[in-house]
Amino acid sequence: MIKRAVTIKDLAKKLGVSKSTISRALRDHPNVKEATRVAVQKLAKELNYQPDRLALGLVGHKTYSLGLVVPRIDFPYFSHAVSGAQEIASRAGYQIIICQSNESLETEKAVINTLLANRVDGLMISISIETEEYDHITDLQERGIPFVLFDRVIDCIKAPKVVMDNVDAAFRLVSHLIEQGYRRIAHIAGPRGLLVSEQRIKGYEQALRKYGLEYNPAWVIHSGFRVESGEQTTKQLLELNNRPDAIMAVSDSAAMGAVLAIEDAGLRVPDDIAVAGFNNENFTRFVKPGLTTVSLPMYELGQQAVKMLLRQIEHPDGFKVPHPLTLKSHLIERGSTTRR
Amino acid sequence: MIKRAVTIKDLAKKLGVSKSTISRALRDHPNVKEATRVAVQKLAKELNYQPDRLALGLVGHKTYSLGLVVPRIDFPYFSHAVSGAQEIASRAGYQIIICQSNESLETEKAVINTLLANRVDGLMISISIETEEYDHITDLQERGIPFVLFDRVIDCIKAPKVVMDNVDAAFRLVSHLIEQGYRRIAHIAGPRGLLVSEQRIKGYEQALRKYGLEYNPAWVIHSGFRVESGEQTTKQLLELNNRPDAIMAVSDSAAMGAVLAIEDAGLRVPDDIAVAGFNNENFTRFVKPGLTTVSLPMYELGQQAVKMLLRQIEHPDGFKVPHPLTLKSHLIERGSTTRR
DNA sequence: TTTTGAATTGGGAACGGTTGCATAAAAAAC
DNA sequence: GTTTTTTATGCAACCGTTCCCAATTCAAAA
Repeated sequence: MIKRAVTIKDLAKKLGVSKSTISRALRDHPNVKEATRVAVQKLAKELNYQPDRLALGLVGHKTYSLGLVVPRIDFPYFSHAVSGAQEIASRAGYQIIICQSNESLETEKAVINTLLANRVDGLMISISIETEEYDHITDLQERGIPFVLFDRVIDCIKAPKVVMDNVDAAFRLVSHLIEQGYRRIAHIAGPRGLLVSEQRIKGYEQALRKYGLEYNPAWVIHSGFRVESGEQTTKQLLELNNRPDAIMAVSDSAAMGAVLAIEDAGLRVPDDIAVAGFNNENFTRFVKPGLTTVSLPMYELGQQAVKMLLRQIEHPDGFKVPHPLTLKSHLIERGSTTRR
Repeated sequence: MIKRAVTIKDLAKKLGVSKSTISRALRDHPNVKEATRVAVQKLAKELNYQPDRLALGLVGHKTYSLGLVVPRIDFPYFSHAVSGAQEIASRAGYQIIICQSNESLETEKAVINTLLANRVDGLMISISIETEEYDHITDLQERGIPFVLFDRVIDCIKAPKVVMDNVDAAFRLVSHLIEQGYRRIAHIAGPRGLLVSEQRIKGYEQALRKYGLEYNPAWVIHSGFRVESGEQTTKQLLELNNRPDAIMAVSDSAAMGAVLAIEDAGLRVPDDIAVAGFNNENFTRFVKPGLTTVSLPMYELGQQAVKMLLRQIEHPDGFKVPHPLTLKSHLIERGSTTRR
């Protein structure tokens, strides 16, 4: 059925030499006669010979492929990282096998196993929300498998990591709100247990402390990244006797949910309540008022993760776990937090 | 360095039997003693044995991996398709290797070659904008390699395809505009040469014809999918003496660009000019007025593409190229096209 | 006991490459 | 014209599997 791809054997038969000679001629080994080499390479080109990467991997113990695990690729947040990773990888002659954990620990473990069975040269992992025990990750360390954690990382294990400056980003965002005159600042936080959530809460606290404002636990509510989460949580906040006058949401979508809930309650953004989010999603510049947000360089994060992984793969001897690489985010001030 | 993964040989040595026996025991071949089978499977589980997929692929001529080529994965449009494809594939025991052509024909050819060198069992391809000659695709056919074209397909070659009902979607969208009382309808079309662009223009024409409106070539301008494209093209349209009173853009982003340009010119949507787009991107429901759009089931499109490919791979005998599968889109009417 | 057949198991080729080592051929040195 | 060296090639093993075929075991039948 399938016209079998041309192999080294076919070339050998056609030229009447052994497959070793072909192999050597193709890789420019010094011990082949000029004439032979030229003939082989010409024929190879003619027949469109491509070495079989399976065979190559089997014998060479290297597949030039990297495994990438993200919760979902259809979150723009991650798809940018994936895209950045791909760029660097393919430029370095590696390809990437992308898997989704679907935010499930079970699936995360499964896809990591599949990737290893495919003999990837290394792994890049952004853990799922469910991932609260890390045996499958520490396993990798014990087995000496090169890997990098990125964005959604695990705080308590020492491993190569590339992350966002979440603490700092939240700190700057809250500082901005305070400087705009807002004092009763609430936070729609991310899911409980996720490091990102904790870090943004930490930055939020630090900013309050710096400006001498008190931390009100009732104003920090763990929720989710989605519009609905933001909408619902905001409704709760609006019912407090001591209503906040600003909301920092863990994502732009949640922030958008907050805006919808606020307007639904007959209040106005930013006059009654300011709103800000994270990610600089495309809609933030289209809505009115424009949504203040933090731009996170996810594309670059993907790129850096691959670079860190390749360093590990290509110089395994003497590789030392580097300090986590923290990428700087960028505050984008828009109308939703600007007192008129 | 890397603690070598446990192989069938290791199991054989440990149990004092031959590797053939191990292999058979693991795949529940009838010709193994119950006791042996149990012992082997127990040990395999203990040592966390995973068959090496490279070796499997090499001998079995089947890798259970599919190649997927899209212009970009960080376009939400495609990332949903990719996600849908992944779901079905992994449910069927296949994995997907995703590559981006970056809208370059050169790269498209290159990644297809890489995927073949990796011995994928089949390919799913959404062609790049640049792809105007199809030798690399017809090659696949000649070599008997299973593949499916999806979304961005090639009209003139007979191959398995999964597509959107672009003609019909545009037809319904324009009909809707006409029914809302708009008569001078312009179209910010997609890049020239792309089938999607042609199809949407066709649907646009059909709707005009049905309602007895004349087709004005000056109102159909080839442009791009991005906000800037829409913005710039709209500026051109606004300068015409015979200004349109409605704009159908090829994408929501371009539509958003149109809205920005219109408002920038001191005009109002939808009173002066109506605007509609395609894709049902998240911001369309957040902006004011809400943007009328067409929801395209890209997730399902990815799913169907895999299903069609797997049918081909798993029953190669007697496989006949099916009619292109056309998925139904769904019109979402919002404020941007509703005369008040 | 033998014979016989079925149930198990082992050996080895194959998949498509790479590579060390032996060998043949050609060139250089004597 | 030998011997030695260099250069070019082939052979065979290996990577981790599967699978065909031959060999062994074992119990039941003769």
